[in-house]
Amino acid sequence: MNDADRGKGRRKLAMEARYELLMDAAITCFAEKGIGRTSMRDIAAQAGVSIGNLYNHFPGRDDLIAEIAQMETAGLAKIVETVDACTDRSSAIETLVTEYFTYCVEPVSAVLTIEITSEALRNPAIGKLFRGNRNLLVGCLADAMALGEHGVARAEAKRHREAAGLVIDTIEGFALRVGLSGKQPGKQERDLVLCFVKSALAGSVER
Amino acid sequence: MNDADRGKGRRKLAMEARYELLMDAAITCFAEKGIGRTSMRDIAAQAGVSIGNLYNHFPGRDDLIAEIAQMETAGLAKIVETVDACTDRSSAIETLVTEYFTYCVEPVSAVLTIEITSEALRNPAIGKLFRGNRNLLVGCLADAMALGEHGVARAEAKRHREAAGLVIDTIEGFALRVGLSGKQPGKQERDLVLCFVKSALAGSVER
DNA sequence: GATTATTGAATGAACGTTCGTTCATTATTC
DNA sequence: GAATAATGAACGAACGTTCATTCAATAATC
Repeated sequence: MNDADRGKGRRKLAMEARYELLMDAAITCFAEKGIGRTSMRDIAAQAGVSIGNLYNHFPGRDDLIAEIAQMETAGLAKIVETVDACTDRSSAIETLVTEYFTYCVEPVSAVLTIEITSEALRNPAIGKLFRGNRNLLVGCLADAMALGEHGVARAEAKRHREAAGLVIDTIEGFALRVGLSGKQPGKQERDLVLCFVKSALAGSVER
Repeated sequence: MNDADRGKGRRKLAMEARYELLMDAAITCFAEKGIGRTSMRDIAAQAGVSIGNLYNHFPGRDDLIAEIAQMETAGLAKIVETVDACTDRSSAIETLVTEYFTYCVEPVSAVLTIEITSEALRNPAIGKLFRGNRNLLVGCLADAMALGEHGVARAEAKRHREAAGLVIDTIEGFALRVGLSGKQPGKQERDLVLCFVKSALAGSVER
């Protein structure tokens, strides 16, 4: 038995297992059909569960979507953690680019990113989450870029953030394209984007 | 009377005017609510026209969406034409970056781009159109990058296309972000992306 | 040019589905 | 047997689409 599960009782455990089951089913459906075209019945059917049961675990459709969008934050937080552990500029940047690319290029992530972006345009709660995630990444990269520099001037910090934003855009766009194309991404693709980003940063920020 | 309209008859003219009206209404709705959340009734209401009338001009919902996605091709073709007219490498690249950024950053284009991307994931016809548009741009930029070089080796041409793809990703991502933020894009933003792209190309292709 | 026949654009009620959600009922756990 | 998780029929609203009908614009006839 898992340590975290100790003293929870069969019932509570079953509830948590079902919650996971439903979340997985929802992600599968969203990735396969898109958020907009996935109905609550689709999700219940995918999980092999009744429609009413779905509503016992989630108050409604929007909450379910928000919950899934929330999961993205956890994935990004892990990347940020890894990058923050780097002590020199070059490896920090390389780690972020590689990790974030690997994350985005996963077909499920790729589809969900697009779907959530579209959802964020109209759903304020998801929009807020979305922007928060972005700021997390941009901040992380901007910090990485400042590593080894002592006393970063305000104007320079601003330029760092601007460039960081563009780097994130590049990684995302490229990863989505590769991830959605269906072909497995290899070392070649990772190197390509890394090389591109490093050149861009060398020219547009350093001097 | 317009030259193109001569000898068309009041009836035909009215038809064309209504077609435009309906297309505009659809674009407005898609941009405001998203493609997935826009119903045929929404579009008819926005145009101030009956629901039945909408079906006199478009066979169905999918055709209407395809027609709008098609419009994007026309916009891009104009950009490509302008770039192709450039005779030196630097101004060709600069023109493409600036023009494509200006195009993407328009809020309506920005929203539609995301919506159509999402739609393209599920709708094969739109997916094909989408990929065609992308190839058009990437090819145009790759050609621009090869300007002034005599006899481009195959391996180099491939690298040009790869880098061009990344540049398009960067422009799109950045433009979407600015366009959707609501704040007017200025010279500053255009210069930022142009500088970023030029540095990236200087490092990752020229070497 | 006046009269009549033909056309097809415009209308909106109605159709069959499907949607998100509710809730009385049944099954399971404690 | 009390508590609660699971069920699926039922609800009203909204969806894309169809279609009988109306009526101005055009063509044909005189």
